[in-house]
Amino acid sequence: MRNAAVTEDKILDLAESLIRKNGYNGVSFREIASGVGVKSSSVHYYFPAKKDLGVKVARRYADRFLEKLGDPSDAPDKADDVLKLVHRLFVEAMGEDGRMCLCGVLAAESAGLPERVAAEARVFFDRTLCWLVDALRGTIWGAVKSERELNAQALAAMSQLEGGLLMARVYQKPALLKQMKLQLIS
Amino acid sequence: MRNAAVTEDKILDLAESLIRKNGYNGVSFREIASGVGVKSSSVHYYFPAKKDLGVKVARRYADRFLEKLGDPSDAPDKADDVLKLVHRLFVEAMGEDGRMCLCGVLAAESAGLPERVAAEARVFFDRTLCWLVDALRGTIWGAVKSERELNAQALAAMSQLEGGLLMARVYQKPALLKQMKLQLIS
DNA sequence: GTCTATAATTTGATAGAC
DNA sequence: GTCTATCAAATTATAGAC
Repeated sequence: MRNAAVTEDKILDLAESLIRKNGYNGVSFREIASGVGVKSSSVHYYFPAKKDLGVKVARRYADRFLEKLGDPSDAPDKADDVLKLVHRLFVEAMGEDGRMCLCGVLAAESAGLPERVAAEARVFFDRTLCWLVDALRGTIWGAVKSERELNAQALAAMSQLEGGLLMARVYQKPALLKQMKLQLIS
Repeated sequence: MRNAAVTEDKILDLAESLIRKNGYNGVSFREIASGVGVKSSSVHYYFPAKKDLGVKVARRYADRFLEKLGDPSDAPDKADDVLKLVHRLFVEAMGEDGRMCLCGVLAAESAGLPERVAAEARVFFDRTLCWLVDALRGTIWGAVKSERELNAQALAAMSQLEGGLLMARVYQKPALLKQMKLQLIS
């Protein structure tokens, strides 16, 4: 039982890492199995089909990210600090090696993905955008803004962060995202 | 000779479309051949290896995009209008069906791509960022800014646009990018 | 739970006829 | 230039022994 959980977690960890590096279609069960130290049939034992693995990896990623964000009601009072908080989390998620956001990669491939996997990526953005809107609404800046403006700000920030990851990745310079300035929409 | 050119162009067109939809690893020679109405060996006739096709598709995409941008010295005088110009081009490139920027997809997958293909995606960003910096430098806003600030502005705009494409794509709502506001860094 | 073995399909790529 | 034929390798996935 304990070993089972360990193997399953190892699979999820490596799958996430590889998908973030090569994309969903750039990863195979054999590659994952080999890295974990088992055979590919063992991966199928935990995840019957590849899409099952994809769904679980994405959901786990989103859960972890949202947990780190915490409760939106605990977010900073100043909108700038809310943006900084999310910015910092994206930088952390990127790591020193400039890995993409898992759901950013999936979003890029989404038209060619199994429906359930693409849906899971969408859920990540739904949840994160929702958190951002809630957090911004609670700030001094956001208190006087319409829902429409809050949504626009959240979307602009998310876009810039995901795009920043893309740039940092293509240039292999994590600093590009780190130094990027997030700004409130006037 | 004429037919040859036509077939080659058809291959490039469809390859670009499919890569933008499914990613580099989500496209096969057979799929391309089938769509064009030839056999996969004919695709190999024009492009010996897949990476040759990838390189050519990316280079053609970048050339076309830069040509549409025109000469940076012909860009608008106002920085806001420069941003609007690039924004409009990204919206056009996206199309009504919310396709990704080709080089945005390649950037997302880049760590798992043949080196030359990844390099070509980098060149697209190099050229576009360079154009943006040049165009901004020529504006009233940019005339008093440092190179560092011009670079930061160009990078922020590109990030937001690429990220905006990602969001528009995952939600299948091109309007998300269309309505997004690009702003000058204060 | 993990393995061996294998099926069924797909993929990138080549040889050679026309 | 395009085709048929084919290859070697890889891929997702399953059956069944241990």
